[in-house]
Amino acid sequence: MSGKGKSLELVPTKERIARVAVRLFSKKGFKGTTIKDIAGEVGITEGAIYRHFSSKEDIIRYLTRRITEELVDLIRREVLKERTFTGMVERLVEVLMDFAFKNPDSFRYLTVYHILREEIPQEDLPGRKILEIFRRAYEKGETDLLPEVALSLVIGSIDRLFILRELGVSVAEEDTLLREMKKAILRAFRGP
Amino acid sequence: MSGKGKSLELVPTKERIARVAVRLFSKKGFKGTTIKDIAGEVGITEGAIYRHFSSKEDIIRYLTRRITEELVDLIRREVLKERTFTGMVERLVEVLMDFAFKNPDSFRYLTVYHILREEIPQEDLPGRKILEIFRRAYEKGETDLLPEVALSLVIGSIDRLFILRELGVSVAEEDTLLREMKKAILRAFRGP
Amino acid sequence: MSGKGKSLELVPTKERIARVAVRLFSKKGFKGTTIKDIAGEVGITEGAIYRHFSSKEDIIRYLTRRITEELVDLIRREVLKERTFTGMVERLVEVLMDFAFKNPDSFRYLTVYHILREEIPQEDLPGRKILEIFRRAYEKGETDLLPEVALSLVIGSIDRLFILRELGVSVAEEDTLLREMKKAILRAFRGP
Amino acid sequence: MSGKGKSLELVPTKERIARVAVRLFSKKGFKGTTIKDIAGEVGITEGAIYRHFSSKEDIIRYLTRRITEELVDLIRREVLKERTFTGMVERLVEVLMDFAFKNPDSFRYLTVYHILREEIPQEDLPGRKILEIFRRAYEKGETDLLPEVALSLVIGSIDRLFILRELGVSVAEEDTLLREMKKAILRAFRGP
DNA sequence: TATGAATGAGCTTTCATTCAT
DNA sequence: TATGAATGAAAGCTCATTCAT
Repeated sequence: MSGKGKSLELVPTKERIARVAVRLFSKKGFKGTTIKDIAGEVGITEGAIYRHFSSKEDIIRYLTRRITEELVDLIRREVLKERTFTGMVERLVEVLMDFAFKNPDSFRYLTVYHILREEIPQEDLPGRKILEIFRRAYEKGETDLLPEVALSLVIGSIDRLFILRELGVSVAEEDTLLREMKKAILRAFRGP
Repeated sequence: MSGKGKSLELVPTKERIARVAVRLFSKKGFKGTTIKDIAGEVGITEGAIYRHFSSKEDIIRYLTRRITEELVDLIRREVLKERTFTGMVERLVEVLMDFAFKNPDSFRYLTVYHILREEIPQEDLPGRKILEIFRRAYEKGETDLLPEVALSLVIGSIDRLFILRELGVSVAEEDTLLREMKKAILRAFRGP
Repeated sequence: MSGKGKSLELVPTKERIARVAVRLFSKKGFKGTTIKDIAGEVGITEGAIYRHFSSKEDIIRYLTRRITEELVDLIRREVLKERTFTGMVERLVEVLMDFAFKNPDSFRYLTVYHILREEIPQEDLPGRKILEIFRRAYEKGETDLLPEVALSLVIGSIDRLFILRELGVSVAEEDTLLREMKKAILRAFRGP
Repeated sequence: MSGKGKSLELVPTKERIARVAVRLFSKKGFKGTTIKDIAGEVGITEGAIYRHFSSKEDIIRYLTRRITEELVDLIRREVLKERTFTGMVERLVEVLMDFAFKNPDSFRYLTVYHILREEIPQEDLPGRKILEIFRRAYEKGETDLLPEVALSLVIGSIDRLFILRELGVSVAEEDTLLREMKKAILRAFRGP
């Protein structure tokens, strides 16, 4: 009855709502996405949403926590284990881009969240975690890039690349993009 | 009442609406900003807005065209005149960051527009202009960075830096940020 | 709660909206009737209207089609089956006046629609159907009245009689009015 | 400088407003016509209207009184002087149709006024005057048509004919229409 | 007289949320 | 769990009217 990924109908409704919501929020913003929009794409009625989430705000909180945790976990598991700083940067780009290729909506969601939300609990967001990495490296003299510049460089570049990709501006293969982005970013981190 | 003075009261209402609108749109998004919000901050009633703009959509069109033209003009005048590719990249970062320091709302507005708008007449946006620069350089062998990666690197990094700045994550001086960002980006463009 | 009874509460909301709307539109015009007016008389809130009709325009379209179809059907079934032209005119007056006595609001609605709407899909309106009857009779020599004069005579007279009735100018019994109107109109159609 | 009807610019603004207003009111109704509509077609701004009329209501009152007086005067001068009842009916049709041919907007205006206005000072309207004629004739036995039926027949038929004419349904010449309408109506009044 | 900016009330419509079924 | 009708607040927009110039 369960197995791995049977038919779409077996995905629980709450999960289907979450998937649709993250896509719509990431494309149209929070106010730009209505409960009706979400319900419509899920294939249920508006009222049904409230069986799974107590409010629109609740959906946003749920998604933000979930995406953040997933990404922070990834960084913790995949990036922090690296020995060298260069290794960490390389792995960071790989992890972020891999995440973005697999979950473009979730990746975009975080950007939209950063830009549009007025009150952001910064400590919990992935950016904070990454900033810490760069801060420590900066203090230890492993890089001469200002931590916030380093963070902007990595997150901003990748983020924008995926926007361009969705706009159809970039049509390159996934592995090409990964290789090229890694090349550019690693050079920026390399000393003068 | 006071000749050709430049006191704040003499700024025409349409311009005051535009300034408030660009700030609010860039912070709360298009749907997240109401006509009432705008009117309230300008100090007029909602109805008065409609003497100057025919609709909310009209305000958005006006702002987009205006900001785009200003930035495209700047790039045309300041960046394209450079002789070397490195000179162009350097000047590009300077021009963009200078624009962003002076017009943070307008700069953010463009990002928000990119992310939230569904139908974008891409040709007209500044990014398009910059992409062309990178494309030509790539074809001439002046850089080995994929054009879309180069564009993402420059625009994305700067864009994100200003988001971090507004979130209070970065508190460095303007000229420090400019110098550091230029350093990082120029390195990325330098050959291997 | 009470089986298939026909108590007023069991009339579906959409139908209740339609009935109120046809009355208000026919008395105060389209712009003169507000959604709030309609909702208020139905006993629901303005927003509830939009669960049943997508817009005010949608209500107007719905009513126009419905009333038109009913009247055209009536004419088709009751008038066209008559053998003689005189019989058709007589039956036409009966059918129209009977319809107007029973559905004064619907009858008035059509008049208001004729007068106030700018773009009318004429083919669909009952008048068109009647005009055809008169045209054919005119061509066959069954009457010497110009088709448009004949149509004006029948529709215009009846229409105006009902306006006078609602203004309180005419207080005669229904069957008196029917008899007298029939007498007048039939004479007009009779040869010289 | 004055003479009889020089250039259009010499028509006083108040008169130009009145002419535009009667046309718009007669086509779009009272609520459906805005001060801006009127001002726009006159070629002045909204504020300027208020130099000539104290309110929209004032324009309506002015037009109603003016059109009514003109028509009542016409009836008094042209119809009541006839010796025979048949002569009066004939002259009435002539006068009404001539008025409608020359002032289609004013003629329509009265219809719209009858239908849409909630409070009508009936005594003053032309219909009242005509009804009196038919009442007296009915009492004297000069016609066997019920006064309200007679009134509906004359006013309603002519009214509708002009609506059809504006809708493009009738394309006959003016004198043809007059002759045919007179023929039809006179027959209706003729005894059995 | 006329303009044009502004007001304030009211319009149509949207939308998050509730609730009886 | 889900539906669908309804609410009520707020959105975008319109419009008669006012007023300084």
